[in-house]
Amino acid sequence: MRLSKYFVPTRKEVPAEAETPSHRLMLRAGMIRQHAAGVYSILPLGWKVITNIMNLVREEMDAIGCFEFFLPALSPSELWVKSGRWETFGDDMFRLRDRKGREMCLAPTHEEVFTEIAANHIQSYRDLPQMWYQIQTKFRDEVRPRSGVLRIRQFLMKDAYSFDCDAAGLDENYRLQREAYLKIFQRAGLEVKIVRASSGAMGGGDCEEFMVLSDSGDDEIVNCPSCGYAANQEVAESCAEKVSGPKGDLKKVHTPGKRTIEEVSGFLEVEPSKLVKSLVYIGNDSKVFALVRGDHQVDEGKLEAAVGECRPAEPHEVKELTGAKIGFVSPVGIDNVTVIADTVLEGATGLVAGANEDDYHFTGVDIERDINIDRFTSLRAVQSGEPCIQCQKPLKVSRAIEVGHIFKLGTRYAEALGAYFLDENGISKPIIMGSYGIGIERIMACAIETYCDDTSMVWPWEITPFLVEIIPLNVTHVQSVEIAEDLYETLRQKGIPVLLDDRNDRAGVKFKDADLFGSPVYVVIGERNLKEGMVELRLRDRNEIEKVSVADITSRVLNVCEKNG
RNA sequence: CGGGGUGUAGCGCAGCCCGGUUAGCGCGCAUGCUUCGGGAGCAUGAGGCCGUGAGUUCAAAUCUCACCACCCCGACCA
Repeated sequence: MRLSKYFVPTRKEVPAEAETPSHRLMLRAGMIRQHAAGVYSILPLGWKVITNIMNLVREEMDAIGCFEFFLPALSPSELWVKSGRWETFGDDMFRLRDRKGREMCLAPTHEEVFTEIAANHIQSYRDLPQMWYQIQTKFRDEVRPRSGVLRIRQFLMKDAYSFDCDAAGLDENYRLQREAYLKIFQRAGLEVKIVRASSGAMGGGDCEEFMVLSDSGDDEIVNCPSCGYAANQEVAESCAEKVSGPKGDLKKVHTPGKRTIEEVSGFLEVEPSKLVKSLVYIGNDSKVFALVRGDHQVDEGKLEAAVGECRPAEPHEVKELTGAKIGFVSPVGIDNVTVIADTVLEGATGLVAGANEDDYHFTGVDIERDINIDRFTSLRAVQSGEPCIQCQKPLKVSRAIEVGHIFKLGTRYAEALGAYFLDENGISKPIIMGSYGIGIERIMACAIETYCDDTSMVWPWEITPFLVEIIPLNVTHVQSVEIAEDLYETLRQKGIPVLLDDRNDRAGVKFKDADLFGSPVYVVIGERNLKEGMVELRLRDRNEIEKVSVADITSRVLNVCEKNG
């Protein structure tokens, strides 16, 4: 590609709002432009990266016998009503009506559509197993799109689905996908952690997420450097220490104006860990007290897993329920509520909790004696340093970006949409399914996040838009141009993606732009080195610069490309 | 939806508190000369319904109200 003819609108500055490194760099490098919240155009340079990622994904999917489809983004409501997700997707789904008033949506995912095809065409165990995939645009009306392309409302997803007769078949296809995912991410230059996760809106059984550690991520994962335990915070567990104060009688004490854990703890001279944090949530048909240790946080994902959908109560609702303001409440002496307590509180005594009267707390609270607990379960957000549930060594909590997610769906969609087959004995059974997703744009963003600094990036070899950038510093210098053109033509004929900066610009401009384009190899052709018959070869991913004679440069570059490509 | 913030030239921002000439600055763009190994210098020039709509006022980018959009922090997902 000749840069003088190409369309890459680079920028010196980007809006202050763009904070995430990948977002800033993609804007500066002229790879994306925004139209609305979470809606972006991908420009030619960015599209090359996306295309490379898609092809890489295709190769690995094809290699495990997964067949590529292309399904519609538009989808009739009936399908989703059958699966129950017309309801459960709620406001996350983009909905519309056609001219006849028929309800449709822009598909947020494609379980229903693929399952319908399976239902219509798979009849016998002889037709199974199958694995199908597509790369399609998905639409999700995210509550909060953010961080450039990391969380958007229209995005590309590779979604694959497996169809099997039995659990063993599902396990095998799940394993194949899992292995393929590891190859894909490795080839894309990403270091991923596989973590246990919750299946959320997809429904179904086991699932794992593929996470890239990054401060720009909006997931939290817990992992153990010693034994390899790894889980999303929403399902992570740890062995936090049980804490009890001295046993004693329940006593009401005056705590004027002391509402927060810190205030009460300071005022009564009791460590925060010996306080009970009581949070009130409103569920669909119940009021819920969630209890954790004073120095812990409730993880709402875990809470919802325990009690179903719920939201924090408004102050007036807390007042109606307990008679006290937030800060002075607890389930002590309160009936008709569900009380869920974190496991670490099991058997604890000598604690401090709200007295359900403004400006008063109880001391000497004995969890099991004084509170009618419905269930102990893991409710707390795991904190760095807590002992691992498997090996007791300290855990680490990190931010991460989810780039892939694989599920064992089971028979939920097959049953809802009538995807049954006849087994060897002529008995009708639902097809057992799995579902496997990869976020295409997220791979691009993660690669940048991994290999960038403030002003530049270096693409991993397999997804780079251009492998080699040739930079003749002065295009009015005849010899420079001749060498550059020569090398450019040779590389092009060898099929190497090469970018030639043939613009009549100053060296500084060319270098700055090149650093944004992110090619892992530069060939810099300048008069200074040419006087000695040399040009400069930069291997950016290795941070190496070498001088190579004009005579050798072509073979040297070909050699480098061969070794890495 | 809750909390915080922003909307002024293609891009990045100042001006707004405390209303008052022709609305500024930097980048970019156009033309010319000089420069030429890390976003050059000088000169000249083009480019604005000051987010939208109401209101207050002799007078509104500036004050008031409403709306819209976008960003950031919290609950969802690839």
